[in-house]
Amino acid sequence: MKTTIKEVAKEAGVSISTVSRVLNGRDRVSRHTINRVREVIEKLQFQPDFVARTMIMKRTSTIGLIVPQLSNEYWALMSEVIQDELWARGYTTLICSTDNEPDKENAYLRMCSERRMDGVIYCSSPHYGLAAGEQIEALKTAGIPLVSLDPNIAGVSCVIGDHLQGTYIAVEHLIRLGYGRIAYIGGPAVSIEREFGYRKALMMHGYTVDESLIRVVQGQSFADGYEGLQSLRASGIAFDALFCGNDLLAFGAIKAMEEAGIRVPEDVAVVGYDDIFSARLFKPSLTTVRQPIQDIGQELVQLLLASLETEPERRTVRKIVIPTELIVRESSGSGQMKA
Amino acid sequence: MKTTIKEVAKEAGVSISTVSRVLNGRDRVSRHTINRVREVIEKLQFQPDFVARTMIMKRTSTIGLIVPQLSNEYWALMSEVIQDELWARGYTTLICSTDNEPDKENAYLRMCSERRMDGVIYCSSPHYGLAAGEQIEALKTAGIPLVSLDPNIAGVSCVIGDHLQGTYIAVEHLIRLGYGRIAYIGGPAVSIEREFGYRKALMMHGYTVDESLIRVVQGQSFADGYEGLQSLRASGIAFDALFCGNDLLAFGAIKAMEEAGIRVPEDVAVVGYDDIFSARLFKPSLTTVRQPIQDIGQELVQLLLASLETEPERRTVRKIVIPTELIVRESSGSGQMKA
DNA sequence: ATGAAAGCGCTAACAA
DNA sequence: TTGTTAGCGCTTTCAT
Repeated sequence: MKTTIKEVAKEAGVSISTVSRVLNGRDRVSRHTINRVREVIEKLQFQPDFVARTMIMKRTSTIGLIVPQLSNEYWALMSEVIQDELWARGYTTLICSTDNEPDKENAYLRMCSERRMDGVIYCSSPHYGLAAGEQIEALKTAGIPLVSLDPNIAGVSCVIGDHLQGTYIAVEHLIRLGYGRIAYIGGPAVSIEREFGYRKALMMHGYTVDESLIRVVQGQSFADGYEGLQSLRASGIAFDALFCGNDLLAFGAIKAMEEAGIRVPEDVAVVGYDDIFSARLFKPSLTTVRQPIQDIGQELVQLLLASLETEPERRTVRKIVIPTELIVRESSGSGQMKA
Repeated sequence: MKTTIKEVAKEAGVSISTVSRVLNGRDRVSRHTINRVREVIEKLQFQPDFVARTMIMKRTSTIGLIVPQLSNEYWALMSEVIQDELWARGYTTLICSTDNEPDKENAYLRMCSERRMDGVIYCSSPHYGLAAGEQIEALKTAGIPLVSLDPNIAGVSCVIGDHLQGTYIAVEHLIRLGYGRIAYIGGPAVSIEREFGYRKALMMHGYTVDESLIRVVQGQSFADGYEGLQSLRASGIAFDALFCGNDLLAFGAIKAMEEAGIRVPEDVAVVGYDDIFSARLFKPSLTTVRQPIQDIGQELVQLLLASLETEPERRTVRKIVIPTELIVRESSGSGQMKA
């Protein structure tokens, strides 16, 4: 049986309220009593019951974190950063990996309100966000503060990577190197903004966007990249550079080129997005756009905690955009002089 | 303000116990009452307070999971598998990434007992386990069931990959391909058993173990592998194959060889361990030993839940060893005929 | 500075 | 089948 505050009180010869007071340290207790109680606590190995405490205090000191997939390096890192940050500020993080299943996401979101999370950080991708709309509303109704990585949820503060700018600098990098026929392979959802960045870069540099160089594929995986490139090749269109919506897509595309005898970067320069761990190891090492996960995570936490410490009526909705960084490696080549 | 069971009771014109009964569904309630209460619950959007319920039931339906580093692909996957498995069985997983810091590990372990986790799955590496000994004991004293990936905790059931066998088959693979001078680079802790597997394979095949071919490095990282190989080269010793305690070490070693003009696998065949995601992408793609994370995770969960459902006195300590699998790719070459 | 007592929202005997 | 009551382990007025 666990030791309770009652036993401590009896053993120390004081009332439970006194024990509670030394536990919480806000009310004043005589030095002498404090010491005596502390001793007993030590001796009895007493640990206050967090659950009971929670019930009264009406706060769990726990934040729910919803991510699409823990086995995805990006989300794993994000989770770690957020957990560390929250831990440092006295919160426990309940990490929930939805595996991109809307049902699971709903269930987890629901759990967050049942279990009285103090707040929720929602990092699921917009693509799947639709199904969660109801639960998100439920959280809001329950008065649970929420921040998100998805800018498309009304009335919810968010922190986002600047995908448009990220893609812009990536494509601009290719343009500066002298490549003129830059193809694009991207997935759905968030990648939309990356496509815009691609278009913007071309336009700002006086190029016309050739729609036949653009491939919007089904998913975000290696296989999708492979297919995207097949499709590009099948159309017979010529290109000397390629921007991919993420690193995995880039790996897949490079694989397809390799099989077709196209050399990277000699024949086609490639740039990815995300800077996943393998990007450095891959051969050729991948030029890519790095998202400052650390910064994003910290901002999310700050935003949420700020919300927690503000009365509901005075809370404001913020949208914070974090700049990205281009990491130049081998795959984008050393440039190419136009004939 | 959250709706409580009281308001539901009043609105439905029944007592709170009746509401509780329809909520839990074990006592029998008349069809009619059930419907009426359900309606009110629906109408009031009532969600029973998990915390209050927990307090009485003395179970949180939550399992603590301690992993060394979420940003490590291996642990991320393991966490995901375990969380899925537990979720499917009605438990929530509280994932805690200790970042290999003993203090943090202790704090998390402590939290697990404060927060009354129903059980704990301990996946921290033995190397850091020492510091946690006290908290582990505390958990045991508190009667919180515990399972582990580490076979070295007395009185705790564990599930482990068969490192000895894994390394054995890896090295045997190299021997069968005709390599005679097989070097070893491995990290500390768990890798000890891998070293044993290496020795065993050599011995079983009639080779003498040449100690000068063995390098036990500081850590498990890319840099450590790089250094390990430098050290091997510095000693001037000849080798035609190399086994590395994990894939990252292998990548590092290959990098070092590459810089030294040693070709893999033509000059030196390499085998890694873990089959991390990049192993496939790396060039040359890495022959490696795959740990069946899925199986390990599921066994851990089963072991723990079995423990939960058994009265403390009747619990048994089990050690489950999961076989590993060799994934042959390019880095081990196609064999080499001895002169 | 300390104690007594009233709950937090719910479940689980025990009655009726 | 349903209601009444007594807590779960703690914090927090309100007295003293």
